[in-house]
Amino acid sequence: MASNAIPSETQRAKLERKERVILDAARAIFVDHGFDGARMQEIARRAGIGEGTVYSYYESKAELMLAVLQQFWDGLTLEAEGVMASVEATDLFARLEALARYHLNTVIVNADFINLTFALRRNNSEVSVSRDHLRHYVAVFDRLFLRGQDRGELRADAVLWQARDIFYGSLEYSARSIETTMEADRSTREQLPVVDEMVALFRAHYGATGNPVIVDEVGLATRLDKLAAQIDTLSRCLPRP
Amino acid sequence: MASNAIPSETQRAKLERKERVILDAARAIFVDHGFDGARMQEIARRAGIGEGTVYSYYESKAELMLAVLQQFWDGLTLEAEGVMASVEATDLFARLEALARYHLNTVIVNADFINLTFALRRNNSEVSVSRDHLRHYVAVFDRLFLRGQDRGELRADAVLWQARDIFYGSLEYSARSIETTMEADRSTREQLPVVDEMVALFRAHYGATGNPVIVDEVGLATRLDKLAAQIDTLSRCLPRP
Amino acid sequence: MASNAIPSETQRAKLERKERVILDAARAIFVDHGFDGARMQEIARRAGIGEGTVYSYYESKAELMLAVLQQFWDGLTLEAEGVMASVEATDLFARLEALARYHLNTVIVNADFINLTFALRRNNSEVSVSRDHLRHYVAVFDRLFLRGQDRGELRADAVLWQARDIFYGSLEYSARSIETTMEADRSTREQLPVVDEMVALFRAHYGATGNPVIVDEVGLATRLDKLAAQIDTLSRCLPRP
Amino acid sequence: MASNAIPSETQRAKLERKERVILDAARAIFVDHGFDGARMQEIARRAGIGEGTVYSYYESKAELMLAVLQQFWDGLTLEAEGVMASVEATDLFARLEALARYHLNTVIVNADFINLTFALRRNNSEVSVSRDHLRHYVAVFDRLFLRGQDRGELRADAVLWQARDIFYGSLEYSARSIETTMEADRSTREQLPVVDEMVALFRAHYGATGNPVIVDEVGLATRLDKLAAQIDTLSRCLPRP
DNA sequence: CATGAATGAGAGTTCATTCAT
DNA sequence: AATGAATGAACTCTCATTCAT
Repeated sequence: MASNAIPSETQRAKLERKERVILDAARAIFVDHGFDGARMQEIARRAGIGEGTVYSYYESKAELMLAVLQQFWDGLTLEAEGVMASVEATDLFARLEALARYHLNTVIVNADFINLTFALRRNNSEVSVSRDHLRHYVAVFDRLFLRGQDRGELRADAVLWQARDIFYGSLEYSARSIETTMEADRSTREQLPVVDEMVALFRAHYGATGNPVIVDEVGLATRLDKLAAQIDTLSRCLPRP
Repeated sequence: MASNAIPSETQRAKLERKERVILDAARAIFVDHGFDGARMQEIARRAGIGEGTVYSYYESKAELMLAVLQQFWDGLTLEAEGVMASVEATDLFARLEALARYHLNTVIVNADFINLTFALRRNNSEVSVSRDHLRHYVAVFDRLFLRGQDRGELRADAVLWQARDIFYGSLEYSARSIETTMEADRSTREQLPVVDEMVALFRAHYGATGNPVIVDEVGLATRLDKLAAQIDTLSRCLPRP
Repeated sequence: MASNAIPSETQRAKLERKERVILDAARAIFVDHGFDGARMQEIARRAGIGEGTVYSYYESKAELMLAVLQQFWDGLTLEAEGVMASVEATDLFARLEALARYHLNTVIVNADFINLTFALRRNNSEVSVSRDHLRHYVAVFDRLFLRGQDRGELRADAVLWQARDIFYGSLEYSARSIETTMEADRSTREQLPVVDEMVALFRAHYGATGNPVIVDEVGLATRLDKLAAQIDTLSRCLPRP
Repeated sequence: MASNAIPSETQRAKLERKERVILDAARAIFVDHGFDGARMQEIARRAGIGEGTVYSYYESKAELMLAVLQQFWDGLTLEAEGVMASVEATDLFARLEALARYHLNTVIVNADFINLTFALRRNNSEVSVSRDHLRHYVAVFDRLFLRGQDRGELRADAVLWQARDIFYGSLEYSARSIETTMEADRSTREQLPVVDEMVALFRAHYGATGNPVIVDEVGLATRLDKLAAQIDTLSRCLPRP
């Protein structure tokens, strides 16, 4: 029994480790060469195993790709949730900023892979479950947003998917731009302001206090008027030269 | 000579026509099957010419793809500029809305092809000039934006590339979402509001009257209050007339 | 037109010639190594063409095999019919002998290929139309047999398929035996007697004149005995001289 | 020692049992998929053992196939001899009929496997000992035939191998035809008459009474002579005209 | 110039066999 | 002794590219 139980544990660990090794290798090669461009032989070589061995873990190249995608997006979702959990502040916008920062960084780092995901032909019936992965991932944002509305931190009439499109869309596009720019001139722009801008935009546009501009504009105007009146008074008190 | 010159014109026209036919065929096949999935034979058949003939116009599959991309993005840019030219209103936001509407529609219709563009591996040294095409295309937005700043319609301190990322990013992401959603439930959401929201957001956030208030709002109020206090103090110290 | 017609003729001839070359090469390799054992590469090499070229003539290995089978059995049938046509004698048994001799020789020469035909797995849904080929081929015998019955050369109550089984079965089995024996000791037996035996057997067993003897033998004897008895009786009735 | 001897017996029995299990599994898989189509893994799975274990009993797939063939043909031979032993009648033709019936049935039931035997390429030096198996098997017929000649039941001048070819050849061919026919139209023909026909043919053609024509010809001639003598006597008794 | 038959390198995948456990 | 994960050579088939016509 012991001679059976311990090895089985060891073996299972081994298999799982090897599975991870294969997935890592596959991901690297897929990212480097795309789905069609990737050669199973190279994946196997990178994983340090024989060609045939890959096929005892994954029935085909397409299925391997699927597993890689699964792992990637699941990992992303988990990490994003982890980020949310680790933010101490309960303030919605602070949490939003954390999510944006995490997402932007992720998208920059994994740009190739994300492109790869979307490149998988919808027509290519073999590999295309990506939509589900994506849905899971963006659900992190959705929950944050909806809770924000529940708590009255966000306008009740804000439309979830519009906000979501703006949030992820802007960040992804930025990531692409940043990547492109960095290659040419790394110093030209920083990524940080993008997130700040994003959060500011959300605060201004979707924040419950509403379009703060209008409200405070009045306040400022009032104060300025008051100040002007004071100065006017003051100036009248001064001795004329 | 004349017997040579006239035919040569005809021939040139012929060549150009055939070139267009090839490009159209190629684009259709590339969109349907992706770069690797497309077969030169099918492209040739669709263009109604022999396989070898394609190679007398384009040296390789990669170069053909490049030409297709070129044509596509150039066409897009031209169309976008045409849209701009046809908008009678000089109002920035009206023009922005027209551009957004055109872009969203374009992105939805050509989703496959746009994905294809980004899917072309940067590493795959063969095909990857897409960045330039993209730059050209977004320049339409850039010009609109800069002119808006010149005219004072937009905040002078607005950052071009941030606005651009938000503009195109949101729209592209929306397009993707819309496409996904439409497949499942076409009635759930409409695409039009997306553009409206986008323009509203721009007007509020980047409009000339708008923005500085938000960022410095608190600081300014504080400073103004402080200033008012100083003046108050000062006024009290002054001898009454 | 001429520039089109003549080349097309040449081309067609070329294609047909190449097709024959491929079939011949394929047959040789299939016979040598069996269906699974045959390598397309070797077939191509033997045909003196590139690997890919084979696939522009036959969609797959299975289809190539099918074509080889088709050609083989069709050729056999044609040859057998040719043999029948060339026999001047109208005598059934002379014709039968010619067919038997042709068949035996064919079966010996093509033993490998015939085995190959029957070896194609019925389960292997890909290649297995052999039954039809076979039916066509044995129809030559069937026609001969039926005409023999029509002409009264063969017993009217002889069963076609029994005769056919005996005819082809014996010859095939003999061929196999002969082949086996020849390898070990070529001189031990001759193939000629087999055919003679076969024909003798048919003449005796199925021949119209042959058979009644056996069947009516008893009847004749009975009648003769009866006749003898009658004469005996008669003789006793006669007055002695 | 005792503790060693008894288990060793058990172990030997175990080994032999496992060997049988492997052979049975192998035969089933070989019949179902052919030699090349059979996978060692499936054979092992069907035998309920590990893949590697098969190789501790048989060095290679080819050798396993050989063993299966051996077992099959030996079994066939044994069964055929059993059938011969169980026939109470000492009459040659009754025994022949039993053998024919057994053989026909066997050939029908094991058609796939018999085809498989002949399909093993002679060139494929690995597996091809089938000839010996066959020789052993047909020896049952040979013994029967020779004893028949010894006893005077068969013509002394009949040629063994000719008779053998006719016997087995016809039956095998019939089996194939029956199989083919049955698939299409089971009712069209019965298998039983084949054996009857076979035996009748042997009795007529090879039976010692012989070429009945000749023998009875004598009988008839004798009777006719006798009759002639009687008539002659009679005629002499008649009054001369 | 246009053609499309020919090419062959290279792809994914299989499976008999081995060997560490 | 038994296992089955690992191996990699070898298979069939594809398709971008060439070139004789």
